[in-house]
Amino acid sequence: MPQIHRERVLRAATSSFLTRGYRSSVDEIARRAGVAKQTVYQHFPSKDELFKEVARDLTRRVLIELDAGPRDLRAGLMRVARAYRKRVLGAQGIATLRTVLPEVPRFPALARALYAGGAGALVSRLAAYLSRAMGAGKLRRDDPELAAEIFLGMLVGHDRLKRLFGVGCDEKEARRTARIVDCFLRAYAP
Amino acid sequence: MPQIHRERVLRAATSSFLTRGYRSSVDEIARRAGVAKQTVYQHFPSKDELFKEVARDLTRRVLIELDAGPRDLRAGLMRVARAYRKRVLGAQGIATLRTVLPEVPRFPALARALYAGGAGALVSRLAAYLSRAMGAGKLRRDDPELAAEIFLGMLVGHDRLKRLFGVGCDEKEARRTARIVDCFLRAYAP
DNA sequence: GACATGCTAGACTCCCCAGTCTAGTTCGGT
DNA sequence: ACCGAACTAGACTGGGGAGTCTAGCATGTC
Repeated sequence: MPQIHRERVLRAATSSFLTRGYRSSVDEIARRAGVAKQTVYQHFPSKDELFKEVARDLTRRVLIELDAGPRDLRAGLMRVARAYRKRVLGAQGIATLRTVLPEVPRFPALARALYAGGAGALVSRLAAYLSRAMGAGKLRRDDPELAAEIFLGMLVGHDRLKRLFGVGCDEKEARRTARIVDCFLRAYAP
Repeated sequence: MPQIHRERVLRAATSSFLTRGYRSSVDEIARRAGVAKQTVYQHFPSKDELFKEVARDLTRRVLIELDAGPRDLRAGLMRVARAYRKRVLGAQGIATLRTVLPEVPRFPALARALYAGGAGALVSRLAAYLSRAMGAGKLRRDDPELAAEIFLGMLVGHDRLKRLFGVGCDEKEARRTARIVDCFLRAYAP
């Protein structure tokens, strides 16, 4: 009999951690998974390890396909912008931060790995993309890494803060995204 | 005999919540304050209320004086930028977010108030400041509120994310601030 | 001196939870 | 038919924490 229930437990744990943070009890996770508590411990040695596994899954989800973008720079950036905003500002992206951040001091090495595998990796790819655009004369030449971080910062920085505090955003999403991308393009016009 | 120990409790609770989050026990707070547990409950009806009080104090600290800035726009923005980065990216600013954010779902009304009294108020003031600069022809005319949010976003957005995950920033602070401010000025040049 | 108030030490109740243990069930492989 | 692996329900242990209670101490006021 193969290990059938690992996935069920992981899914239940994810949803539970996302709504109640590390507070979620193992009993509750087992109940949500429709599984005995003992089964949870058959697959994961401790609550901490289960949590880490969930956190790894969650932070990987902000990564975005970036290759084979359209020729047009603005169209390419718009595609990234829409995708990143959707992932990061969506209910799950916000809940992920609320869940993971308070545990950072307890798992410093894991936290650095989470950043590197998620947002950090995106910065690297985006920097490479911007660097090519700079080489092609479509953008002013400057540190591409900084440009990437500035772009992502203006794209979601303040909206993320608002949503983390439970404050909604009124403006229409599509329009806002476009205005920010145009703002970036003006700042880095050749 | 006046209520001497309220402040001691508040300070101890602040430092305790900042390091261990809501996990901190009332016993520990009392111990840190050098005070009996009962004294804590004489001043605050419950741990939740004590926590709320601490959260209110903490989030007020991101507000920045903005009036009577220098005539020169760039100098004025640099002043805001330095002050905001220092508050938001400093160890205490980061710890504040790690402490407060996970509790947002439990205290939604409080959370909105915290945002409004801290970062939200700053956005309003900054928008007014930028609006004046637009009127004086020093900046391109555009929605000042959006401009303020974009400015703050590019200023701290990605660096805050990094620090929240415990990832340090290598570049020299002063230089980075200046580059971001210049980037904003280019984007909003008349 | 009498009294109220702010405080102290520490015990105590009640509840929750991580992790373990027991005893039994289901099911696939051989 | 039998074994072993995955699973179940539920009891149990040990620890910790919120909030209460008691008994007493210190100090300022009348």
